[in-house]
Amino acid sequence: MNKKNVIAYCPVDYAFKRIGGKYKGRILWVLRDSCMRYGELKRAIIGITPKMLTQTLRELEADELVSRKVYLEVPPKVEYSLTSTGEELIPLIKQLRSWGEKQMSRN
Amino acid sequence: MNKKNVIAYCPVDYAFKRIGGKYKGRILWVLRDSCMRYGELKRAIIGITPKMLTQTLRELEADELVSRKVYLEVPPKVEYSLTSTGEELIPLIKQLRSWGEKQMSRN
DNA sequence: CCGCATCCTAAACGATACTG
DNA sequence: CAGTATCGTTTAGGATGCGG
Repeated sequence: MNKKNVIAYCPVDYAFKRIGGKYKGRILWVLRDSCMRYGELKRAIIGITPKMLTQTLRELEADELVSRKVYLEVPPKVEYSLTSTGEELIPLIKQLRSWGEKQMSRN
Repeated sequence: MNKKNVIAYCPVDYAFKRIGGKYKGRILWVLRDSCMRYGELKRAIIGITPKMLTQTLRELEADELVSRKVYLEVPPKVEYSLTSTGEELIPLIKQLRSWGEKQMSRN
């Protein structure tokens, strides 16, 4: 657990710190029903730079929402998947999506 | 609707843009079952400065999650309450809170 | 293939003082 | 009471190039 937790006195804030940020929601969502390799994620999350992808994945990993499995092969292979804690968020993200979709179509 | 919507191609991002930020979740939450005056909100959201409170309320208002009612009295009185769209978010925030609480007690 | 290092910009947030 | 105004700090995010 990182430093942010210490000051996250409020559960709402705590949750937002963990799944907020520009790409975390999208990454968790695309990982919802299968693991993915780094390159697959890079293609799936349109517009993300390698730096941000790595950085975001590291944060998700530190928060134990995503796990990282390295295969010692050449060429390298790394797979990312949701942890059980991460999976608990999927229904929640699903609802967020529904709400978002509904709002977006209000025009 | 503001400019952010245009680039929010993804519903997850769209939702996060609307309820993310340091205080939005907390403000929506404290407004869940009654309207509140500016000063009440200021006391309820510990640590917020008047600048951030006003700024955040204006954004929530622009996104039609909160409505602002001004009473033309002396001294001034302004009441904030959830709109129906804002109310739709409450069950979602409730779940976020539950998840957050559960995670926070994992230590 | 899967990153890391460096530098940089922009946006969010904060401190403080003041006002109709 | 319910805000504004100004300025400063901090952090998130982006561009680009290199490396095992």
